[in-house]
Amino acid sequence: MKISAAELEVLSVLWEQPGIAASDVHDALANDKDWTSRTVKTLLSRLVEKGAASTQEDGRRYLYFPAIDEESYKAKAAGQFIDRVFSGRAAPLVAYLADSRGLTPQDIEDLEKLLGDLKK
Amino acid sequence: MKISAAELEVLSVLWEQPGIAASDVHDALANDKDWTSRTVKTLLSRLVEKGAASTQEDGRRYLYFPAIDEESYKAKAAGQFIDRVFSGRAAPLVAYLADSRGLTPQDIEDLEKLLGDLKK
DNA sequence: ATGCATTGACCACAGATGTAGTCTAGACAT
DNA sequence: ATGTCTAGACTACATCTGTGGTCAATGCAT
Repeated sequence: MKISAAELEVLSVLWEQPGIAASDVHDALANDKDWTSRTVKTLLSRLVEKGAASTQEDGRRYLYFPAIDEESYKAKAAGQFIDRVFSGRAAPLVAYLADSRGLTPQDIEDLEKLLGDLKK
Repeated sequence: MKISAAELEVLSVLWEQPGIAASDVHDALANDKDWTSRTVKTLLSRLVEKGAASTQEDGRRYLYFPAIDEESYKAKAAGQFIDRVFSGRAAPLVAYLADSRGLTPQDIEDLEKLLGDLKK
């Protein structure tokens, strides 16, 4: 169930707009990615192969749906990343972020709220 | 400067014990990784090729040193990960972590302290 | 009705990655 | 001094990834 960076871009489009056609995925990515429609279709196929997306026939074409849940995917990815790079400790990660890119005041506020909730 | 997961394991050993021989790296990883010494040597070579490690001759063998800084590597990796998976927002990442693996009380305390410092 | 544009199926291909094997020269034990 | 063990150099190879091409079928515009 390993999803590559390029595949994740495509999957993210499906999370935002479940049930769209390949060409619409291509359009949705046109701003960020200079991919041809074939490249997008290959990535969609690979997502389907991997079980991360599913299709539904719609006449001559397919509509694509995400087949894995966004929340749980991201939670797992975050856990794996932290294990891989930060030996499983979350706090150092946030410290690095603060250092390297500066958390926005919004981030800080969000985090404080989150921590407040967690303590209960 | 892309470092793969396997290479990072090896590089981490160099961060902990700079200046050790290939066989010592192999030993250091023996608990976690079922790699042969040749595999470890390949990974070390690739790190050297990539400029992430350097060598120093020591008689018939080499001693290996990290050539990139741990702090800055991790900070950059964290930034890239957040961009890739969380559209650049750090707070949601922490929220996912809290959800999926439960931050330890220690984590929460660390984070609160960190946020306190950041606000100044 | 007929040629064109679009779609999915299948194919390509180089570079990265995980995981090693072989070969050779020197260090060491006996 | 001779066979053995070790270290590095070079080689291998299947898979994954990024990126895209070819082709045949089919729906749509005229």
